[in-house]
Amino acid sequence: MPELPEVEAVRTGLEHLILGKTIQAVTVRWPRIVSPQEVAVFCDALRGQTFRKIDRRGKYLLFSLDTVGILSHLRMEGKYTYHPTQAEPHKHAHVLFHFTDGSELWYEDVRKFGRMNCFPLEQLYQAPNLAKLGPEPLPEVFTLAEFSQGLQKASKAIKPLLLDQKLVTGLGNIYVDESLFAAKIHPETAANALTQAEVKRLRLAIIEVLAKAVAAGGTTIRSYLNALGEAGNFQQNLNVYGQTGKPCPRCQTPIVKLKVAQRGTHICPHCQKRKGA
DNA sequence: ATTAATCCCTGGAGGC
DNA sequence: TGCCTCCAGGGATTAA
Repeated sequence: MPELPEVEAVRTGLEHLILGKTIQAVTVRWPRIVSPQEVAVFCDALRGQTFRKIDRRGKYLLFSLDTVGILSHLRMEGKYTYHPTQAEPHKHAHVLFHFTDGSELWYEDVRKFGRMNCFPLEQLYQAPNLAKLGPEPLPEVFTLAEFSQGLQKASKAIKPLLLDQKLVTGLGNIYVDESLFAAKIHPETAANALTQAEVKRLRLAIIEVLAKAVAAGGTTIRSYLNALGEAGNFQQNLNVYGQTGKPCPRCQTPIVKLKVAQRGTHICPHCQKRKGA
């Protein structure tokens, strides 16, 4: 599942492939991908536009063209594939960008969870979905003071709180589990029950885990295998995610899988003790 | 107001 | 082999 590091890998991969390319036509084969926009509106807005810049905010991709912008979220299994010449679209290719030089960019998504919308260029960075996001997981903007304050105000479990992108953006199920393991915090701990020392550890863990994953080009598992940016090899550094039954790298206790807020969750039961027990 | 549950989707895995 | 059920899960939406 693309989280911040994977989206960043896709961004850099796309930069090399489509910057400077001009859209001749767009085909939308599954209308819900561009909802709530009308397919015709989406396609008409993009015709004749050239890709000029690709940014990332959290797990969103922001494409700047001449006068319009595209905001794209890959959700679970979305990916972009590049085709040097025209080809018969694959079963799960839902949006096709046909370029004037004959090449194509496809948006593929087996589960059809991803979304893509276009905006007037000057509104792209002010899109409503982006306004809800917390800071990027970087030390300069993801400050201890604000993080600590946000945690104090919430009584819900730390894991789902980190997944909702408001206190910090970019974490998904993999990196949340890895960060909580690194900080030795049980995922069901109430956010406002964390000690100041734990909050400090957690912030640094999030920053470090995501930075390392970005440097590794992301994690390559399951459906992400053939996505753009597939060179990722952070899976070699996973300590708990998908490691059920394997020994904890710190204490050798077998990693356990549980369910927290409807999400599969991996912990070391020795390193990540539940509070108040 | 915050928090929890539901929904969207498909393919792969496991049971029998 | 084939059919059934369950599972994976980000984030918008709805309910409590």
